[in-house]
Amino acid sequence: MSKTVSPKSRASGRVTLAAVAERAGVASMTASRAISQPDMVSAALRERVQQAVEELGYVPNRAARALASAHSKVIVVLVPSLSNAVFTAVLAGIQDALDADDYQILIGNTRYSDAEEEKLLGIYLQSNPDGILLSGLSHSPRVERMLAASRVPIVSMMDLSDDPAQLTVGFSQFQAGHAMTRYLIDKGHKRIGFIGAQLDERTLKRADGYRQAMREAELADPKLELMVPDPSTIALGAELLGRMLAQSPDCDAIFCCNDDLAHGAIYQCQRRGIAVPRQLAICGFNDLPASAWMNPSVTTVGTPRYRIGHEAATLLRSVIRGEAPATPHLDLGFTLMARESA
Amino acid sequence: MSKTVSPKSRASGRVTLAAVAERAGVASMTASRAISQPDMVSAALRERVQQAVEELGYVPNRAARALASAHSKVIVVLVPSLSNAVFTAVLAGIQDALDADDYQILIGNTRYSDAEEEKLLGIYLQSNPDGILLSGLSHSPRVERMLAASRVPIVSMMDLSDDPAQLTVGFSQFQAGHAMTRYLIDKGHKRIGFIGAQLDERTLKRADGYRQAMREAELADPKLELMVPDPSTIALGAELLGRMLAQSPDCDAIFCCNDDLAHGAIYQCQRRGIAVPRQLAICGFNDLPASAWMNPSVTTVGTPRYRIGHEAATLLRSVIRGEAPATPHLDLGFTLMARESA
DNA sequence: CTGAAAGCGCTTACAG
DNA sequence: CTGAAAGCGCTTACAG
Repeated sequence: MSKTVSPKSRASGRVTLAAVAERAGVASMTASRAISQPDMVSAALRERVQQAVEELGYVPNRAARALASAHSKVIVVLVPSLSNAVFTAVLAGIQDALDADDYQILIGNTRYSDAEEEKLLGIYLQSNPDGILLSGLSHSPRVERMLAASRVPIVSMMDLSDDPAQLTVGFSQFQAGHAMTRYLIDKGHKRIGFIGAQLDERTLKRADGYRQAMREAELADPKLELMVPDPSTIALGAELLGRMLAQSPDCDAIFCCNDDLAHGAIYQCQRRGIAVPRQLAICGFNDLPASAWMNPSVTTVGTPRYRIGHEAATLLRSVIRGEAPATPHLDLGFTLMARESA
Repeated sequence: MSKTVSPKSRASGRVTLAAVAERAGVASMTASRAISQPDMVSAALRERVQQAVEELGYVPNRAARALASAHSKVIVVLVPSLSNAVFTAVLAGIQDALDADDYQILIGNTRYSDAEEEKLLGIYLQSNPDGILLSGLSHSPRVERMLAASRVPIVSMMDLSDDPAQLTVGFSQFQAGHAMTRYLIDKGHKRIGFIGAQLDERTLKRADGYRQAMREAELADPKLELMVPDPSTIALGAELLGRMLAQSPDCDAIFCCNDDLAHGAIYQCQRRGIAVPRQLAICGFNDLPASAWMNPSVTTVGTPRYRIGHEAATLLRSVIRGEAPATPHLDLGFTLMARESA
């Protein structure tokens, strides 16, 4: 019953750069250069090293590289949701922008929770990221402290700041909320309700835009607002439509803070026999694919989410390289999509 | 014009474990233990180290830990799409299952592309992951080679294999396709079309199930199949409805390989004045949220995507710990959701 | 263009 | 329960 003596070596058993170098008959630092800075090495050596890499099936150890070089080649992206098509489009833009470089993108889903954001950031900061892409402008004090202490370059997405010390890429959520409300007012609606869910930063700013436009038109009435913290879903939109009509039966238009709620509200109108837009106008926000296809098609605000991700990642990459940004705040705008539902 | 002499030290400037140890008056290996194996250290020391960590704002360097310990605490997840709600639900399940441990989840979006899968895997393997979660059973030979060479534990999601050497969590895509077709046949339909897009592994298996059911009922006809490699979207569903009706005008039911296509087909029917299901029955696959709310509500196949992610991650974690799996192939089943559209 | 040595910041046996 | 030393697999100045 003798115990197997475990080997003293802590080697992982994987092919190392040293093995590649030995096979190619060069020093390992030369092999390193042949791989990461091929131009600084003679063609013959480059060839030999490349061949050794293939023959041995060498896979570089990223942890070792990060430790030795102080460049992790990691970019952290924090989004509040992965089930929301808005943020998956943002991610697609980021991936496309970073595709060429061999960055490793660490995607964190904060689920609209400060606590989750703190936790994820704590874990991801251990990877010593070269840059961070954040959603939104407001974060918990702890997150702010962690970010400041890390000294990692940051670009914030979705909204625009007026703080010149920040970098932001997005559009004005406030202006967009204001513009949609103004559109409904111009159509002659007087009793325009606002339905908001999740109550994240962006929803609240759209609501602010709505309120301001209503005040300007002297149409403001707290009874026309319905705000709940639950996650936005089609089912919730259907439910909130009922609650809004119960709360303000004379409501003649409803501005839903996003398309999911608008879709649910419209489906519910169909079930109740309420004609949209004749009896009740309904509009949404974000222009999800279904909005153009539903019957009635949905009036909404088109948002440049793919471009936000793409431009934010491009900006972050240039900052990491030490370049000065052309502008700290890149406004990508929004588009009012007037369709059948309002 | 004298150049600044750069310091010889390559230290990152970040707070190190050594600094924490010094502050606490212990050796750094003791500090290490106090942090990662608190039980193996006296309460007094644990306290002192903890305090030093807080005072200094110590953030462990994950690269150093990975290099020294051979445990990266990284789990790689490869999904073919992030815009498909099916896979975001899978991811949610994975995240929930791995929440307690401090795993870092590396999410790779292969975009249904073998080349992209190879590229991502190549990059992610450099991080020496402790485990890999894959979507689907079929991969390119290169990917298979890379996976085999890496010797990293793997669990495959979405479908079931019959290879006892693999670990899979999902349900039979073939059976589900067969069951939905059988449902339509039992409803009395004779000319049942199949619309498939993307043509990924799962779509092809659903199509196989459809074909077999049609053959069994002696209803098979190649003219009833319409398969295109484009990504599934609502817009494509609308277009394919037209092409299917042009190709087989006597079609009395259409099985769409997923809900996006079904939604588009239904919206298009509404625009053309085709009554669903009276003139044409339409059904989908996956039971996306809108399917229960649309008018008509959509008959579809409910799939346990969240659970697939959750169970697959749980299984992978247990394998990483060296435990033997209860079963190599976990069948989570599917549910036929009979609604109004078919 | 190429290489010997040191070091990045941790953890692992091992000893006491 | 605690510690001195070695080592994980790379890259970085520096020298030639």
